[in-house]
Amino acid sequence: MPRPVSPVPEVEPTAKPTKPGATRVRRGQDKRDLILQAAIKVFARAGVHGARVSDIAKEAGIAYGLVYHYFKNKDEILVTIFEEQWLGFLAAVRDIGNNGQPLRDRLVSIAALILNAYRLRPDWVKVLVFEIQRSARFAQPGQVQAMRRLFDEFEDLFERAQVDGEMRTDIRPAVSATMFIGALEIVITSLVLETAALPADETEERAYYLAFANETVEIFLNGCARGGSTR
Amino acid sequence: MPRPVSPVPEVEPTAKPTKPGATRVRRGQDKRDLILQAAIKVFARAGVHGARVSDIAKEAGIAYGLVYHYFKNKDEILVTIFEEQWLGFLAAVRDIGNNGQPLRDRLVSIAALILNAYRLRPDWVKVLVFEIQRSARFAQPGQVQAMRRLFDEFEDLFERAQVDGEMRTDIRPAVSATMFIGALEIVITSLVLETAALPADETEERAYYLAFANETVEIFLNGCARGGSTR
Amino acid sequence: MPRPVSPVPEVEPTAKPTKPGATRVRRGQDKRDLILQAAIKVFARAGVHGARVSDIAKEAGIAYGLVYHYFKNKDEILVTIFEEQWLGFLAAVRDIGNNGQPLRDRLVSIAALILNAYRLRPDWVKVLVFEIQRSARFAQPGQVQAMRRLFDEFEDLFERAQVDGEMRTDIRPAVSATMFIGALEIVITSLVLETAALPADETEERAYYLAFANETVEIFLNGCARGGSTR
Amino acid sequence: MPRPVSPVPEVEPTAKPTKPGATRVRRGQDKRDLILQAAIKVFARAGVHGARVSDIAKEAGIAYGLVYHYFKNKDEILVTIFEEQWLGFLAAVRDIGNNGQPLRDRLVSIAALILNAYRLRPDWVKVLVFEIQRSARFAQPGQVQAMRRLFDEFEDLFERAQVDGEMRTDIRPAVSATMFIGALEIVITSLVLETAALPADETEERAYYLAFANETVEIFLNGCARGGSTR
DNA sequence: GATGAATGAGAATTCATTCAT
DNA sequence: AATGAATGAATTCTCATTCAT
Repeated sequence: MPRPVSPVPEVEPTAKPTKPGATRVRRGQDKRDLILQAAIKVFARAGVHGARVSDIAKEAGIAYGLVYHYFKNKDEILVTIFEEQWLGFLAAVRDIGNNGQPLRDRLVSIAALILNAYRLRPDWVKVLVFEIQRSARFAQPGQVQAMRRLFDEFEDLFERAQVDGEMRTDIRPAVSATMFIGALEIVITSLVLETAALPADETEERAYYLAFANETVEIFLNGCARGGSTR
Repeated sequence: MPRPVSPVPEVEPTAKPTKPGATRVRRGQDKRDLILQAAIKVFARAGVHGARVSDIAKEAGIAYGLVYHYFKNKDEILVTIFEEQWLGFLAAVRDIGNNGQPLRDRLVSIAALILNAYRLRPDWVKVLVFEIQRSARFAQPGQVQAMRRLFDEFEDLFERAQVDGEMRTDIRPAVSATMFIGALEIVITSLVLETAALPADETEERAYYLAFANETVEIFLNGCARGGSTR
Repeated sequence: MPRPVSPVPEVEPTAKPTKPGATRVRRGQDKRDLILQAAIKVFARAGVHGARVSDIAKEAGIAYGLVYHYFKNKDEILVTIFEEQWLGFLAAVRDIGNNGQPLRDRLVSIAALILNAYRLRPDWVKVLVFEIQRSARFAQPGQVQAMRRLFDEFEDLFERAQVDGEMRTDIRPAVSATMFIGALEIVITSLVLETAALPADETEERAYYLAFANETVEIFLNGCARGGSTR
Repeated sequence: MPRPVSPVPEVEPTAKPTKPGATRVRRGQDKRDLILQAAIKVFARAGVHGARVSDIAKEAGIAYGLVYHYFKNKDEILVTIFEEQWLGFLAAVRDIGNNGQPLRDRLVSIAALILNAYRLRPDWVKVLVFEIQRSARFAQPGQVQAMRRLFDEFEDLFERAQVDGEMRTDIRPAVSATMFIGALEIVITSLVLETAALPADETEERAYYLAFANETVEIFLNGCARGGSTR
């Protein structure tokens, strides 16, 4: 039922994803996506709570009645964003985890994936991090823990890494998974909270994020204690 | 203005902090605290947004009009909780940071402080972690910097640790601070999300949390990579 | 303008009044009837107020835009049902009233007409009884007088019966008309309210309704007082 | 739980039922009644469906938020009217039914009770007759059939009358109860639908209604057939 | 201090109706 | 004829906040 959309393309999104050949495309589906994109933008700006349905509609340039044509209510918009975007994100993480490269490279790739996602679609990431993760809506069994699945992903990854001799076996995968996710999340959080400090130049920006990713993984793998980098 | 209350006593809170019959003074102050405690409970249960003023009043066992006698409005309750509790928490962190013990011990103490806080006052921690940070995004500059101050605390701590030769100097304190806070936060998050898994016995529980704290700090200091623990 | 349709055929409605393959003419007319039949079903189930245009369309198996092709608006559907069905019903009553049989027989026939209508097309009757009368209060004069016309019908009938010496002359026809209509209406109401009690077997069912009709007329003619039946 | 209020006093309601001595009475209860009275007026005028909560508030001269202070929603207002008024009415009917007078007198009293109710509080009666009786809200089991209870009342009454030899025993009480209620209801209905025809003078008015009540009971007891009145 | 009645701005949601295709 | 996307007026209901008692 969820229609996973490649959530974080490495390339900038093209102006119009419209498939050529369909001159104007089906009237409706476009509007549905329009609403989702607008919702992400508004949720990021004002929070789910602070976002009025009419704000979303205005952002999308449509009558707000139409929102209810496509979604049962405001909550369902959030759920849809989750289903179609977060699940896609999880899949991307899993792919990287299975790509056969050395552990460090995989972790840097994942960190870079997330940081790039933020660079290219900050609204999208803000909503995932701030709204979906914390929303009571997702803390309930059934929809169950958006986060839970990400934890599982990393637990698997780290269990395999232990077996492969790439990780210490005296630390439980559950703990290291927690640690790694926490590191990534807080990086995002700190980015969101002090956007001003970012480099203006795009090339610098990429470098900035990549450095951040590398450094984070380095701590995770080798620790901060004196001598850690010498190993 | 903030009246820091020792936020995380090492001892269990006594059943009733108000000795009946004793100092009958400051009755209003009692009600004020009653409201704050009730608010923490309700905020933890339903979120700040989902909490109605009347819910808080009902929880406190008072008429809701009285809430406005002590607080200008609902928001001020949250701000007050923040000011009186979070600042107290920051102070506790700073004290530990300055207690002259080896870095590892200090970090374990801080981690244990937080985990114990959660063990003893889960509502309190939930509100601080989930609500204050969330609201930070939309709050006025001033409150916004709730997290900022904690970052600063750790940056200071880690800068001194580098000077003292206890930490690698090739990792910016800003990054390691981010990393450490993130680790702690996510630990809390994961605790909140799977309360069921906790040991029932209290002695075991303490041990459980302490192990978690130790392991987290171990990763932070020595990393997860194979051989990390041998240093 | 109204196109009276024999509202209460004595025979069961054939499964499909539209012979497939036969006269393919007037397809639009078919849809129009489809909508009316669907509307009756939905109005009976949910009331005019509770019925959404889209419910009617769904019941009819068409797009709801099409409803507006055949009817100006929702209200016109109800008016149409009234005009085409109620007027037909009035005509049927008048026919029976003029069929030259003894008063008692005519009244029993009319009562049986109504009860049979309910037996064969309960939805139809529910809408006429509950919805048309209810809406009468708020409709424009013209429709308002739905009931008025039925009253007139019976007043005429009873005036003639007085002239013919079949009825007491010390009771105003207006009163006895009121009485008789009320009796019939409440019979329907009570049927609607306790459908469960009905006999399952169809032969028994007919008998049940006929008995009800006879008994009602008997009261109307001879009263409930002791000795009434001996006359 | 329902607080039966004498529903149909034989005397005109005094201007203010306020108990003397309580200079201004409890602030709240007055408003609650005010809302109920306003609701009856508005429901009678526009129907439950056509009545907006804001109309009721305006009619009562209060802020409409207050309506929700006393009632969960619009529907509950209707239910309350039913519980507090209809049940009182049922009790009044039962009292008359048990007053030991001859059957005819009791029936005339009941008919007069209803007709007087309409004379004195037409809005009240309109709501009971048109809205409560027909409302889907009351057709559901649980709240169950407002009407059902009235039927039961009359079935009891007529069964006893048969035992006492005041009624024919060859007509089932269920049928005669149906008949009598139907007669009364339709009388009300016809009154509501042609208010214009009423006598302007109050003395005449009383006589008019009394005559109507007598005539209706006469039909019910002795029938309309020729010779019925001579018995 | 304490109560809870009273207020009303604000937001969500519904659904009849229009209209482009 | 047929479809269902699009519109937005209309209404209900919520709840923070004020205020009379």
